[in-house]
Amino acid sequence: MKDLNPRQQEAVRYIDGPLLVLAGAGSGKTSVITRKIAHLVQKCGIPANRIVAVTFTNKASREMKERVGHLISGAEARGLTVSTFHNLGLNILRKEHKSVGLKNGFSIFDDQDSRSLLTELSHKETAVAGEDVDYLRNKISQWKNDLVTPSQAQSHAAGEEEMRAAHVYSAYDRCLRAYNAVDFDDLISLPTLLFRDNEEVRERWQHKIHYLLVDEYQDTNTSQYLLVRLLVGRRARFTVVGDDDQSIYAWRGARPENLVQLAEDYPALKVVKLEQNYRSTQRILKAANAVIDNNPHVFTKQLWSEHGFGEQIRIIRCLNEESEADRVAMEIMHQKMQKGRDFKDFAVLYRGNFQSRTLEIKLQAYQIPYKVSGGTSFFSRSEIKDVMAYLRLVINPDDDNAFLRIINTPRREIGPSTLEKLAGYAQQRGVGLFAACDEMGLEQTLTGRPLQNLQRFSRWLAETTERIQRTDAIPAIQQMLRDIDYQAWLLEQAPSAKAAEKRMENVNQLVESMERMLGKQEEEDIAAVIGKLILIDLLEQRDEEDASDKVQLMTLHASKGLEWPYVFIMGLEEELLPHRNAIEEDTIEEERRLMYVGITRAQRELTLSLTAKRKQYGEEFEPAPSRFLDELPTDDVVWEGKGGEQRSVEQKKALGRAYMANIRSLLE
DNA sequence: TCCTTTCGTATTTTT
DNA sequence: TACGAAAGGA
Repeated sequence: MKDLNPRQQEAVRYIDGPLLVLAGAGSGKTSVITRKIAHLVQKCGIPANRIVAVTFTNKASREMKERVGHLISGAEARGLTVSTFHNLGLNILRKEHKSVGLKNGFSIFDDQDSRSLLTELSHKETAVAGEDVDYLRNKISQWKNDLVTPSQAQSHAAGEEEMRAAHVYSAYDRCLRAYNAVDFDDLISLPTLLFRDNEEVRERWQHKIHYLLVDEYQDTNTSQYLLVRLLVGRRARFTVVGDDDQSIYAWRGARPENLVQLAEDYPALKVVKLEQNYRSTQRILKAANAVIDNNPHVFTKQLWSEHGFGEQIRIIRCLNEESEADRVAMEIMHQKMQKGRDFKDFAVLYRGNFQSRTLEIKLQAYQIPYKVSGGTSFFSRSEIKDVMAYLRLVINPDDDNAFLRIINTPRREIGPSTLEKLAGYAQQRGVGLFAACDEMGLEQTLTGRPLQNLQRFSRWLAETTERIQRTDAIPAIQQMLRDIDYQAWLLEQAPSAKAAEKRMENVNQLVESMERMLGKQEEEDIAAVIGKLILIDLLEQRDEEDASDKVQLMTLHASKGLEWPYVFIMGLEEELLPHRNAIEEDTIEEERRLMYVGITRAQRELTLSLTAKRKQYGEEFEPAPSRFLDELPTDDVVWEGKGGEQRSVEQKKALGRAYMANIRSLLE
């Protein structure tokens, strides 16, 4: 406790009622949560298996587990739940699946699966061809987050577009249930609805959980908010930690006003503010405070720091996006050489992923090692999706989505017309596609080669399923991969032999991960392992192991929760930051919070850059400087470059020297 | 069935 | 500019 400040101690000690911790950026909120867990176990005598801590990301939950592990012994921590909202929802559904009409082994549709199902449905259900799938996906997600049922959506739909979406929503949900599947949103909304409507189940869970902690509370959506309320019940023993100024996911359904709502729903709510920042210089905090002051506030916060005042914030004007990237790359190289800074102490943040491209080219030119976060995740790789689809079908024979993905992967000479006939028959019989292959009646619809191919496949899959479930799962899965000769398929599909090898490696890694998870006692069941796998991104873990000396590149969104000594933010221009759509839709406040998040990532130095000209969609235009630059305190910023300035001779020489020095150091 | 052409569109994305 | 989807042709 000694190393906590008085406010933090108060937040840890207060356990008599509901508590809201308003934790400013860098104020040690994770410490408070982890200490509190230790305090609850060691000082308050609450058994660890009665404590639940909820986060939004796998990464945050891993970090929390690790830090709790340093504070209390393994024995004390036994049964402690630290998980993401979605994982918690999955665990609830797995135990209560019967009450929500799901069968054991239900599948989880990820975003891609949902989209492909919606694409199909929008063609079938609506007269308008090519209904905007993005729109549908968002709309349906919104409805689910707000706990709006398909029929409610239909009766409240405003306008024709929404009516159509409501129609697709209804068909989409019916499909999911027929496939014995849920989507990501269902992992939260189904348990919430279950608790809301089923007293027995609700009370059982309320009884189980003695204390609940929620991280990043400003990111909760309506359904998550209600889930928390239903889990804590009337005893209301919980701590939520959040910062309304760091709410940057409203566009995904997050409701930062849940922070305010909490005070209304729990009149006894105690509020503790953490305003001391342990991360940044005073100057950086002053700038951050100044920017965020332009937003209206329900809770006011003033971050302060005991660190020195620090360097001025630099704003660099560049000619165009290429010179901007070049300048940032050179700056990093220069500082590395001149001041002996490590590459890993730098981060470059930007609004949109596309901005990384120009920068990457320059970083490569200077041979600066870097790591781009974001991009395609492990589970969106086609080879992983394929193998997962096989496994999903093994666990859940009703998963038609998985069936369709793999029926011709690798090729089995089963084309669209055959599948259409099969689907028609399956629908008429009210069974899944896989089950339909086996029925005698199918011979009325299909004959000859197509029928034989289907039956051969279904027989093989039935045997494989049997092997995986009855015998040792891992060897059976490996056998399955050999049966379909997946390696050969990859060689045929991948652009090069090397790429194919890489993909096979990914597949092997997937199998290894399953083996490891099966080894842990908690998840003996292969079905449980496969379900859980979808929620975890294996790449993330791989990244963390690779803690080498690299400059970090990522979007402002992805930077939340992280920190670096030296931070660059690129593209401080109107229409980019704030983004054009945000200006149009008048969500400037969220953009400002994004800027605030970016500024508060920096520990020591902050450099902002903008361009005079930017090429976008092949056309050049002249962006205006971001309004957020005007909101910075003038005394604390220093402007460099006049907007149209070419690189000076001096800079070019310095650059050449730095480049040579780097080559030399690489050769050593 | 597969490959090419053409057209339209273009944030952020914890799970 | 650059990518994916849809349409058209071999």
